[in-house]
Amino acid sequence: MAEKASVFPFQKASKNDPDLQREMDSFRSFLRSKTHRVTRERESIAEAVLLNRGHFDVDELFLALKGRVGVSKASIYRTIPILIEAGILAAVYLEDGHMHYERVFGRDHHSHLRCTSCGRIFEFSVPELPVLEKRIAEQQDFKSEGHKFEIWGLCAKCLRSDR
Amino acid sequence: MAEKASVFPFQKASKNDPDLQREMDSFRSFLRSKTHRVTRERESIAEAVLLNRGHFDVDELFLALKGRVGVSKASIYRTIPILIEAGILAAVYLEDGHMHYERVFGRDHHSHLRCTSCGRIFEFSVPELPVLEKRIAEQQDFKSEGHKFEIWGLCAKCLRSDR
DNA sequence: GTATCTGCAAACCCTTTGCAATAAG
DNA sequence: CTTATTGCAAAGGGTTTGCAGATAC
Repeated sequence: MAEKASVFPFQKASKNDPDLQREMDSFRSFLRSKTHRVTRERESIAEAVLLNRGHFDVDELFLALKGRVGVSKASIYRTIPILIEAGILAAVYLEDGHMHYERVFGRDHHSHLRCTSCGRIFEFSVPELPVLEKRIAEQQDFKSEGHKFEIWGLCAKCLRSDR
Repeated sequence: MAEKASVFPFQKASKNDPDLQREMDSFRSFLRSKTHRVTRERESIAEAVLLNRGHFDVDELFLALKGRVGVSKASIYRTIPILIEAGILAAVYLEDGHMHYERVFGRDHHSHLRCTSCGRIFEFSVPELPVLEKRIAEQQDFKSEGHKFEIWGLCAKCLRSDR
């Protein structure tokens, strides 16, 4: 169980996509605004992340970049906090011992369903959760900054094949 | 930030507590039922865990045991899965890179508030969550096995001292 | 030109494991 | 006695870091 889902989350590329161009420009502006340098490596990493539509870990990002430009893992690890600060990337804490990430799309907060058999992640959003977060924080005299809701179990596919 | 909370979660001991004795006995029975041996080390670890009222990690457990009997970390790591199997201990996945554990008290499911400044964990339970879990799983054609809800932010104490 | 960034390899931290000595049954 | 368990120290993964050379500005 828990072998990596075969669907590779990095797309081959539509580098001419105007949306991508716009987001890359905004990332470059972000870098300049922080007096960070706009390097080939940072651009490659950002592009790979922006073209991504799923969840991934550092290894997968590294492999995806290998085919493109070639960026060391050290640079990936050093760039990730910048991408998070830039609002492009979010850390996803899954219960398997190492970090996962996902591209941030707009402001929508979503939660995850994790299949304990194939490891795939599905997303959903529940409008009640932010409300719940606020209510509980108030009750407990806490200033909340965020929440996480995860459900694990068996996805439809694994349910069928598991017996 | 994130220095360890000073409240040490292991109590000095009330080894004569009849509840503790009963739970230790049941742990010993569990060991025998699995043809595992009842060793001094396993008893020490189980006792420390049973006397615990909060969340802890392996290091904290190791330090707590140092003063008592002295058990190697290897043995702690090897005993933890047994304690989990025995239903005494549960793994808690916090977003700080390593494993935490908590003693299991009965069947009550609870969630965590985590202070991002001092690292302390507070508990709460919301009856809505299991309902939500079921509802979402149904909607997504998923067989749910469990959920996790965590809120992070600043606890009352850190809110006051942080400014 | 100069300071930042990169790749490499070593260091780190938490966790797991091989092995010889020890102890439970 | 026999086999599981222990402690130690070494090995393993994922992540971070020091440093010399490369590169953005």
